[in-house]
Amino acid sequence: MSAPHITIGRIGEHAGETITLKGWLHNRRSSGKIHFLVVRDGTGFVQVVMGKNDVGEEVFQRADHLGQESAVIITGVVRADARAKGGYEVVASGLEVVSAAHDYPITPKEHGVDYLLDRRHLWIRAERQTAILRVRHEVINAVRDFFNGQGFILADTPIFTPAACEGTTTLFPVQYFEDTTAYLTQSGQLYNEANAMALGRVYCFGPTFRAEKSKTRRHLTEFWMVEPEMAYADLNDVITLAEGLVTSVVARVLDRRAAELKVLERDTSKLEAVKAPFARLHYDEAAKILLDKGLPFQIGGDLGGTDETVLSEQFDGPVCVTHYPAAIKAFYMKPDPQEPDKALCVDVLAPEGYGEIIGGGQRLDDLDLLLQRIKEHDLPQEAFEWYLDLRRYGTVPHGGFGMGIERVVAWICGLEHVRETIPYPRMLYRLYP
RNA sequence: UCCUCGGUAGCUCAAUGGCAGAGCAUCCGGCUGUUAACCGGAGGGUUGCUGGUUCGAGUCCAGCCCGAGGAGCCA
Repeated sequence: MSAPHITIGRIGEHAGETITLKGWLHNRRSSGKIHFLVVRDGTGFVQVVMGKNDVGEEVFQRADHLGQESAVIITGVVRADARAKGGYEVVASGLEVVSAAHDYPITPKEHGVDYLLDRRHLWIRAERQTAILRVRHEVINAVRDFFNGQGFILADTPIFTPAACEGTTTLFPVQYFEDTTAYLTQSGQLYNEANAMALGRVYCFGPTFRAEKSKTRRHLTEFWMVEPEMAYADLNDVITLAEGLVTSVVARVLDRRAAELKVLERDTSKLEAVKAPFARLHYDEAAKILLDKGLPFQIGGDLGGTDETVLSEQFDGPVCVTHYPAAIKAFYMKPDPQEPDKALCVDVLAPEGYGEIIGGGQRLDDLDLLLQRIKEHDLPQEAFEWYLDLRRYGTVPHGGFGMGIERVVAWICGLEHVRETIPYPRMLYRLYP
């Protein structure tokens, strides 16, 4: 067992060599005097061929009774073989059983969603799940590299917050020592604005919490959001930044995670079509399209899930919907001077019916108007004094957006539900494992 | 919170109101190129819970519990 340890992900670099694999038994087939052991090690899956004559009676018998997910160390020769799934297989000469497993609950056949989610800590070992989680990793790194490359400073915002940032959405309260209630953040937005006034261009990237009783394929109660914010920026700058981010992330995953997308059977032609600039739709234009299609859309209202799907189907790539009615948007959105009943905001809708992945816009930078909005929204002014200071001391046009990582990953991977895009999804009725 | 669908073997699912079934998994046996391998055999059941109708309920009725999809809201 002195052969060098290699990972399955790089097995192609070792054709003809005697190597060691450290992993787990994923599946086993047998044909009397030859076993086919599918082994995984976290970097990939490979078939190990074990002939009775090559390893001897004792090892051969032991392999015949190994349960799924037994931890094994295999020694053997890497061989290119057209019959192997990844192009390579390992001809075994040795087997060490590190830990024998029995009755692994997730068998190679079908399982229901509830059953799998109850065993999420094991489900993540599946080939599909590891592919998704690698794509998530790539998306997150692509996001960070994009902002870092554009001169943005990572400035994290608090997760314990004293009050609602937007005042509308439901928050998770937590007891903060004896007599104070704190809330888990639902957005780093307001702090981001302060950070932008200090550092120019900033972003925060962390978990966010929403106590909405939403029960759909696009919702988690705990999800990760990246939020950039720029000083001296208008709506156009915000849209350009969003386009740059989305195209850069998609291109990066296509470039570096082709193998994972193949496992997921993703139609990559749809992703290759994602190029800037994106189509732009004024809210009024969007409303016209929906009404022309005969949808029961209320002018002045927000877009529903079906509305978003219909709109995104009109275009190949993502769509930017701008100028929503100010009345249905958050208090910090800046009204358009050209049409004061509309906000300088943008929602980016992903293609193929994946819906909103980005929401943002230009912020209200006028002190008096902001005070008025806080009153209109029935928010306690004293809680926002620090935020109002940003308008008292050197206020400038500024803006930014938030992008939900899980929705982006679900879209890029072509998934039915966001619950598979994070190792341990938190949902309305799921807090375990 | 509302609407729709569902809950039967470890898993995925069948079963006109009339003997509780199959495939996979497990165990035993067979097979030197299998790809969710295949072939033969065995074990495995409080049909989500409570009550009702009936000679007889997995099946019909009522209430409850749990889950899924969707709506609203949002990223």
